[in-house]
Amino acid sequence: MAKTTISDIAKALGITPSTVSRALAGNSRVSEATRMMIERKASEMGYERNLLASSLRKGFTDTVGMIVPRINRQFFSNVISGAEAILNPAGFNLIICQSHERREDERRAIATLIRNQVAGMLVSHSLESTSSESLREVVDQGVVLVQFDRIFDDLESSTVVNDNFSGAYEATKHLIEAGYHRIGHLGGDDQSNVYIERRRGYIKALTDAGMAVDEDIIFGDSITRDKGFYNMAKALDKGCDALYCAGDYAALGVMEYARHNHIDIPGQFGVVGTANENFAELLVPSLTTLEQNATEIGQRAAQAFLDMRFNGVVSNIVVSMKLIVRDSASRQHK
Amino acid sequence: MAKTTISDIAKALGITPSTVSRALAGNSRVSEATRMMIERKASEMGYERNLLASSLRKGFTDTVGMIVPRINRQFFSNVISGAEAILNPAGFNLIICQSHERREDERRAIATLIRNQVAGMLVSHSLESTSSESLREVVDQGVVLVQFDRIFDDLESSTVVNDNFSGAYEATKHLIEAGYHRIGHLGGDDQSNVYIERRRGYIKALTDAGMAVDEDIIFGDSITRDKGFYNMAKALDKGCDALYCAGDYAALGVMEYARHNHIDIPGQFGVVGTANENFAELLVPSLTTLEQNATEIGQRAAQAFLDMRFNGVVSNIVVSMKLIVRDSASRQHK
DNA sequence: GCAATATGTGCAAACGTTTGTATTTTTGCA
DNA sequence: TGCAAAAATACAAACGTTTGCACATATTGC
Repeated sequence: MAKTTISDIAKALGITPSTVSRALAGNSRVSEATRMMIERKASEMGYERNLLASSLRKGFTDTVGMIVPRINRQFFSNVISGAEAILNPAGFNLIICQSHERREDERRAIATLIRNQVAGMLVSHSLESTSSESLREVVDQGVVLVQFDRIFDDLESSTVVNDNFSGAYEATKHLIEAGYHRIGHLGGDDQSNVYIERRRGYIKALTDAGMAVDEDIIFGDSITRDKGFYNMAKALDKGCDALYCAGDYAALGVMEYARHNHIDIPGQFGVVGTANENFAELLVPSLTTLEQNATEIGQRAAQAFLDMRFNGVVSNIVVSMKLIVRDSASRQHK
Repeated sequence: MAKTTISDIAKALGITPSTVSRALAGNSRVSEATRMMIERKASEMGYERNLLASSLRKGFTDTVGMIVPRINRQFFSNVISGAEAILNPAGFNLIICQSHERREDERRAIATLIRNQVAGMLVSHSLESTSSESLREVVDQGVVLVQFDRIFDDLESSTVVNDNFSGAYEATKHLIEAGYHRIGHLGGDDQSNVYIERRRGYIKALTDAGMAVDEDIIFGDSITRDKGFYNMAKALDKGCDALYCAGDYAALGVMEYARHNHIDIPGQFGVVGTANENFAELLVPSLTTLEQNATEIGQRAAQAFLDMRFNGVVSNIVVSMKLIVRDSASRQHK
């Protein structure tokens, strides 16, 4: 019942722990014969290396921590899968923490991960965190940091972000080309790189098309379903006939308001969302939206970690977004 | 840059590491005065306890592992949140692994967690695992095991499951009461307690209502969206006018087939799903389904772990399901 | 005023590895 | 057969804690 240690194996074989250790580590100065012998004995005795002891001695672990706002968002759970796909084969494993968008939970997660001596952290910070303060702790402790999606740029870390600017540009352009005339924007708070960029892309698309930019129809609240519903009413008041939403949940709210008020989408009103949540294709009409390539972001972030960890190279990666054209913004041209 | 250790603190204060350790551990025979002094110095020097060393010495960790098929299922991510809500305040933290429904990934996850010396594991096994074999390893290693949702009953572990039997019974009864006459069943494989129970509940509801049970309209394939679509065609062939689906994705497939073929739901055909995935309320018509109370399951599983860990008590918990009545099975009675 | 008891600290070993250095064994070659 | 070089193995310290025990000092009871 007591777990087998390398000393147990050594004793059973009449050799020393160091030889066993080296044999099991693979690459070393131990004869093929004894290695075979040791390996057989090890599996026979049900040996599992004690990672605690190993890491303590080696001075680093094979664990990387990941902090995300919530794992039940399609985006984040796919990022996680992407990261795992790179990290596991590389011999690392992932411990995942949720910040629930709260600064306090985030701080706690960081402390936990540091105490666990993680080799690195992949983080997308909570919305409550408006400064890099708590993350600074991470780099101060010498832990490799990779930020993704939501980032602070005053930290020594690699970053992986979507090309939110171009994405939003395309999304807005799509609405323009579909013939909508007065296109509003539902954005998130203006502290975050993500929403700032999307807003910029939206504005650029309008100006490039020679259309006026009206601050009155740029809503910067937040991108929840409720806010979408609520702001749709206001947008209609101000004469909008389309909205580019910086999130699918907001777009969902918009569509619900439209249904309740018998406004035809896409006939009378056009909507484009962002994120391609799993429900987007299921709505009626199906929602045209921006795909964030979450899995790729996860993979890139993991790769960025490995690059920093082993080659000391810091990278800033931009992943392009893809417009998924469905029905919610495709009306006949007039 | 090098991390501060208790010895550094001790040296700085002219005392010994043991005193520092005791002071920081809180409960011990060290004077209030020195504790204050030590604590101040510790935070001043940015000390973070090295969990590796601590756990190695203590012989156990404050980590519990959780293995789920995939985290991007609403059900599982909510279970995770529920478990965290109990575990974190209790001083434990959670490391999450995905099996992707594959036996091999599951085995790897188990090995990883064991090597990490987790204090316990909360697991819902992959569909590929049809025997308790790999989980036996866990209890053999003396790791506390809690199984939830999908369980094997030949293991010494606590269990937390939904009351799938009663849930399916209610769901089927709902269809019967709505006036559907020939109600089929879309179930999962018959190896899993989950689907066996749901099927039993379905059958019991029919017999209690004096309705015939026809094996021809019980589909046991799997509960994916594709299978739902595919089996809906067969169900119609066999004259069904309703289906109780053991999963929402299957129900989704059913509804898509119906839409493509202009079959009115719920007018001509009734559907009830299971799981209350986030899209269920968004479908048109909205999907009547069984809520699994995932958060509660997570909490119960975590509590069961704590009970085993500290009191040695093994429990078998059943969590009731709740029928969420929406539109997909509510037609006028005739 | 002295033994008996609390109370607060220090010492040193232990947890299971890894790894630099020392030692032994094997090998190749004259 | 002998000897140096190479290969294989052993020794011992270290990673940062925790903890049983010993020790010193302070407190108490009589």
